[in-house]
Amino acid sequence: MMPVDAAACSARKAAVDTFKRDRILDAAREVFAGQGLEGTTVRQIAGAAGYAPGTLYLHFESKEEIYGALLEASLVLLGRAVSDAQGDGIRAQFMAFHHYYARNAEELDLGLYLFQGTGRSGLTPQLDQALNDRLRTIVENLAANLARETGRAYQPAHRQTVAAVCHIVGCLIMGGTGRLGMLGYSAEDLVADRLSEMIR
Amino acid sequence: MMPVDAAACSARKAAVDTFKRDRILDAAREVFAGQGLEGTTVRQIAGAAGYAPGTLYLHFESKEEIYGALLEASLVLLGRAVSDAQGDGIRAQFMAFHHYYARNAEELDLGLYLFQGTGRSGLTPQLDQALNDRLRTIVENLAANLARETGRAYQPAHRQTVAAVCHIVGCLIMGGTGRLGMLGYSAEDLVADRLSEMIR
Amino acid sequence: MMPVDAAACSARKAAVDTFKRDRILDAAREVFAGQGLEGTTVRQIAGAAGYAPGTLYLHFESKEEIYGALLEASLVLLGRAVSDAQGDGIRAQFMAFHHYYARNAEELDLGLYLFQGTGRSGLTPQLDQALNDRLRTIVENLAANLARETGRAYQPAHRQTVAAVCHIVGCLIMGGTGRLGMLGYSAEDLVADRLSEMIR
Amino acid sequence: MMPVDAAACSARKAAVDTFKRDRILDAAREVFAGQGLEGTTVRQIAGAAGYAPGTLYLHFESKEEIYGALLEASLVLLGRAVSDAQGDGIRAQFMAFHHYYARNAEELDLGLYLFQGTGRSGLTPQLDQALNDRLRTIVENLAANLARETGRAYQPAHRQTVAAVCHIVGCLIMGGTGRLGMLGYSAEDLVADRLSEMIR
DNA sequence: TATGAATGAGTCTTCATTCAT
DNA sequence: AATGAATGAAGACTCATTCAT
Repeated sequence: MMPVDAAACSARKAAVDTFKRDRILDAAREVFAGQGLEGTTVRQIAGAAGYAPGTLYLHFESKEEIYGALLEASLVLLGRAVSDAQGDGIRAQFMAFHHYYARNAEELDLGLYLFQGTGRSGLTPQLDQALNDRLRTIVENLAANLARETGRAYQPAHRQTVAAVCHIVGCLIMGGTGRLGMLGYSAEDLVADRLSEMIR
Repeated sequence: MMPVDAAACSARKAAVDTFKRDRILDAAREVFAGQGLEGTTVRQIAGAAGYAPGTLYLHFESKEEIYGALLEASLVLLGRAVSDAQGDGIRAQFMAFHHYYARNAEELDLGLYLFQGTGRSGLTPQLDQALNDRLRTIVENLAANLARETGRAYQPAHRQTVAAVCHIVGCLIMGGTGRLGMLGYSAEDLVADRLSEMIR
Repeated sequence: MMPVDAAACSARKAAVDTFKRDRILDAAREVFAGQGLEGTTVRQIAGAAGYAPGTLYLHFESKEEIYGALLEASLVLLGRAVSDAQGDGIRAQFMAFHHYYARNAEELDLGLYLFQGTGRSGLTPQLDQALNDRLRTIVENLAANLARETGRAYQPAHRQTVAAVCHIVGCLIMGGTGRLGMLGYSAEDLVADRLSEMIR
Repeated sequence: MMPVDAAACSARKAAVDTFKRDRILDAAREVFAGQGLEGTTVRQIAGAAGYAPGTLYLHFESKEEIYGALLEASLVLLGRAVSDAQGDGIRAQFMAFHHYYARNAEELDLGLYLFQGTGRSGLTPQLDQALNDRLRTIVENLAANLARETGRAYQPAHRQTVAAVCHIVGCLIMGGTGRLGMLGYSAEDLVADRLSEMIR
């Protein structure tokens, strides 16, 4: 018998676990994109992941936890999308923020759903914390870049960044529900307006 | 025998009906505020209204129709709140818009829910039309006032108005879900910033 | 004050009552013809009769009683239809029987529904008796005519009559459910065949 | 590790599934016999099958599908009953048809219910087709035998067969609802009469 | 680890019937 | 005699979750 390195073994085990979790999350994202948030069942996610329904509960405690993990993954991708646009200037970064959600509308829904109304949801405090951190980081990077690029102080740049994020979110929501189209505008245009004003 | 005025009688009947409808809507609003939109059941609404479940269907065709009526009432009140602020200038009107939803967060949820995702919902086309009209009217009034007060052309004023509305909605959502607080701002402040910039 | 004849008065009252009952039954028949037996609601019947739902219960104890009364009226009309064909010979009478139900399919449904399966239904024994008597009378008249016209003894004529009635009912049902059409026949033809054989 | 035969495994699985489906159908049949077709609830069927209500929907898409499956099984058994009587001549076959339904009255109800009135019902077109085919086959076999045994041409034999089937159905219904007994006959006797006439 | 059959509470909705007016 | 608003039990069906294998 070979000597067994317990640490390496459990690390491998954890890696496999992560891999499977991610496979499930991929499946969930895919199903969401097709079915919308409501109307997606655990069975469908399991099916898309190549698992039986019960198996999901070996990896997640509940459907809500899947949602939470998905939202976290979503924020990671959002952060990456924004970072990747870095070379093209702050304006491009904000537009990347916008485009990320414009292309993945259901991930915005996910956020709204989980932080729903007065805040009740299956979100654990830890997850909530993690989510906040991710968002905070994204915002801080944007703010730092905005400050650097425009020569402003960090403080006001940060405030402007947050305002811009709110603006983008508002435009996306008003656009996604058709209210913007009905008024004759597109989310994209109104976001562009705003950024021009902000960056000058 | 007293002379019977059929017209007066049926008018009275209609009034009573409206009264009851409103009582149900009040109950629904109340339950929403407590339970969130999802997770509110017909039974709960009926109970809160002092009715048996079946009775609701004497006044509304479906749960979705209740939601629709609620949203419509909400838009009426919103419009009124904005109009009532008229004397105090355009800035006050925009702030009234913001405060209305800041005070009635679940009504914003309602709008988001009903116009959800890709737009599927029990909303009849007529109701959808009516809702759009209400919103359009509110926006147009704001735009006209903004144009008048700042001496701008109507067209750009309209565009700015819509952008401001999006901004407010975005701030409300980011604020309502706690993301804004965590970043150290309040929706109110960011909205105020924006209005200052827009009106100069 | 005029002298009041109590008997005449109550007779008049009874007549009015009968009149109203019949109005309701007419309405019910009409609704059935349009909606089928299932899917007809008390509310619809009341509406068609120009009454409020509650009013029906002043005239009938239950929906089932309405059905029962309707079935009885149906048998009266059936009997009349058969009698009215009397001049044209026994064959015409049997065809009248067939045509009556061919034209009023829902009245056959009614009979099947009320005597459903193992016989559970809201039928009171009295009504059941009355219904039986009506049917018996119709059969006896047919039998007597058949005997007279063909010179057979009453006994075998009676038996043949009942068999013919069964045949007609069978053809109507197989026809009404589309099974006959699918096999390439019509109820009318098969009934005609049978009558030709029976009467020669 | 034992070698696993995937085909055998899935075959076994299918067999188990069929077994369970049949268990449910048995339960449904049993409940029907007791409660009548209307007034039988999914909950009752599930209970009789030893299942929770939701479990039925693992095997059937809807209540109507259960009815459809039941009717199909019924037609299979009917066909078998008729075939098994083959050795004893065409008369015995027709009597077998009659006896099958005489013994399983609720299965006739089932057919009548599913093809009810104007034909609306949850029956899928495929199932409707399958049902028609079964019935058609039974009739054709009877017709062929009748033709062979009596030396008649197939065409008129087929017509007579269909007429006889109608007759049997009519007798069963008039008998099953007690109308025949009240007139002093039994379905069996009248069917026998008819067959004697037809076969000579 | 994975399964997937089974659960059963819970959903919206219908409708015959009642009863205060 | 008539109303019609209100009832509430019952219906079919869904789906997140569990647990024996």
